[in-house]
Amino acid sequence: MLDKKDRKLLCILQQDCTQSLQVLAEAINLTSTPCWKRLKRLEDEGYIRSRVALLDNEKLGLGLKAFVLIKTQQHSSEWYLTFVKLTAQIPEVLAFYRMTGEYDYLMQVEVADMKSYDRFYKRLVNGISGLVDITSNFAMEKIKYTTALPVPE
Amino acid sequence: MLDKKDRKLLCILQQDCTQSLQVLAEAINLTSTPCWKRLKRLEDEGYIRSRVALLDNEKLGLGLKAFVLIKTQQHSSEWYLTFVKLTAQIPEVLAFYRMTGEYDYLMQVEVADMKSYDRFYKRLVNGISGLVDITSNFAMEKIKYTTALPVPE
DNA sequence: AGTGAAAGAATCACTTA
DNA sequence: TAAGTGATTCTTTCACT
Repeated sequence: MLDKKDRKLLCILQQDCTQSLQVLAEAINLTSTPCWKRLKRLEDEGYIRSRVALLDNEKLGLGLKAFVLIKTQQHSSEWYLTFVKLTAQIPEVLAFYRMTGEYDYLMQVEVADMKSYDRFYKRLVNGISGLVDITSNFAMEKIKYTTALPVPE
Repeated sequence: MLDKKDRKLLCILQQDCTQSLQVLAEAINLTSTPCWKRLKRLEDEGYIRSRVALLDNEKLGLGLKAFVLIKTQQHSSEWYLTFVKLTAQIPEVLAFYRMTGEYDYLMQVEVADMKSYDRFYKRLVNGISGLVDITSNFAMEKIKYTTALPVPE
């Protein structure tokens, strides 16, 4: 289980994982060695999955974020695996969930512009059969975005 | 602009930013100093926004992901600012977009379970007036999730 | 873009509470 | 069982080529 220092450490690392052990250790009132041991433990136990660089989408020319809602009539596991494999290969697909509610799937897609979205769309519909209804909604404004999960008490 | 080595570097760092300069440098056929200079440049120019730890939601007891679709009748900038401020303070809200389409806003929420979601929901509706229609859709299965943006050619 | 040196950080065996 | 000290090794950073 996690104690207060572990949770604080996780909160800090979710915001910025570049800080040195000394700085991290100070933040939780420890010296670097016990802090390092905690960090290793949090990694080994799987609390920390990875440390990654977050890039700027505008800088990369990715100005359009789409949420794609999908209905299907295909429900065989074979069809499903083909669908999963296809989307795993499309780098524009950042996230993909099977959903409750009216639509079966929700896909998050990041592209440069409408023209690129259209290319993605064609790749999707040509890549797999059985997609009955595809509704695309676009983000006009990003109000909040974080990868930091709420760390429970 | 970005050359091939820059793009490769960004791709690698989006997957794992813990590797040493030596390892990174080898991957793009350079020695550590020129690789380090590229990295600094990519940071200074804003391509790299941050480096963060990604945590495991299951490990943290966060088993429920919701996509909340919201319609409103309020469109004054004052109301909008209150709404933005409220959601910024709610750690369960990971992402929040103003949208095209039928609904005005889309919110991504991460909580432990339905009980927690209900608490979040009440906090939301009690925190702000003017939300006409709130539709909650839940992820049953995570098929794909990455923070790695597609790095253009 | 590369070399080599200096400064800084991570890692570990060992000690202490 | 958890924290701290100090030594060693590895990394980053920088002046210079």
